Amino acid sequence: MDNMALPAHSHGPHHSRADLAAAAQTHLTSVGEQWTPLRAQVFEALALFDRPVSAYDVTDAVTAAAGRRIAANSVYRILDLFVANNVASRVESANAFIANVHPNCPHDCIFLVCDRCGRATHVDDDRITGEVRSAARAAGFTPVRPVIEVRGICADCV
Amino acid sequence: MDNMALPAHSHGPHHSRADLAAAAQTHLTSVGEQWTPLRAQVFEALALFDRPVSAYDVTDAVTAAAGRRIAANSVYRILDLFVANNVASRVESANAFIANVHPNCPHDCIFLVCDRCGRATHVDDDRITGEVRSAARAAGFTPVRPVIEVRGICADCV
DNA sequence: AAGGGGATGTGATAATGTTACATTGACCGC
DNA sequence: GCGGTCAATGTAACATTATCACATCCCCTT
Repeated sequence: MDNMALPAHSHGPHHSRADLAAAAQTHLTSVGEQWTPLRAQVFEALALFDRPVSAYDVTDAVTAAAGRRIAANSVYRILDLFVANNVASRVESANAFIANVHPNCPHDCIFLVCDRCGRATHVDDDRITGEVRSAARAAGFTPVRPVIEVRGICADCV
Repeated sequence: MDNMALPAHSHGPHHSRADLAAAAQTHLTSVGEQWTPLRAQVFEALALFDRPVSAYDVTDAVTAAAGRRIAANSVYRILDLFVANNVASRVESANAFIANVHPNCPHDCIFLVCDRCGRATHVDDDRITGEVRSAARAAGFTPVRPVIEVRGICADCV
């Protein structure tokens, strides 16, 4: 994700996989959440994938890394915590999760999900997401969480 | 859906629940698909709901209406056909389906999904969806199917 | 030591989605 | 009519995704 073509936006550094965990830890602890060994393992397992993965994929990876069985519901709890605190995202159209490349960034994310290779890239465009929120409000709707994803074919798979 | 506040767009009539099935039938047959008794029952069951419903909800409704057990996978097949032919939509963030109020309309849909009552309203805004597609292309991505949904609270539930 | 609270473990189960193959019925050429 | 073919549906099993209820553990405070 480090060297992918990024759209114009600048709201802070994106992180390499290596220091993503550190950034996530910093952010979680700064909002009063604990950074436990299991949470660290779940985050690292998630961040090792270069595409959105199911909670069960994460479960398997954590189980392998930990050398003991970790139950899916523990992983769900932790993934939900990550999503709630913006260090990971849920890709709704894939029932999958992905580590957030910039923890605590204030954007609504747009995910481009490749139907061929399964990888997802992440675009921030506040103008578009703002327009989506505005359109919702114009319809009398109070937006809370926009879900903006595009299924298609990525540049590598064309 | 008939009397909801609609954003500015005019691409043909929206349909009342009563004639939705007829419109769906017309459209499906016009593209060479059959309108079988089971497909009709699935569509009618789906259209009776005023919110996105799971395939299993539809299965139960069709089973009740038909007076015999209809298997979930038959319903999935038919719902997938409906979605592929644009007479129904899948609401990804809810793992649910909803009858399309305007069969064969060319728009990418924006769904506003209420977290309180579960109902969804449907907005068409080609400018916004076009911008989402453009943003994808600008990132080297070939968009096929934008998924644009907003979770939040509807006007009735505020 | 006792108790409280957050985090995790354990097991079961619910909800959603798919696969493989069998059967049915309509249509078509013979 | 007979047999072939194809789309639609039936049937059963199974896979994947998600949640629930309750037990345990550990740290912290009293």
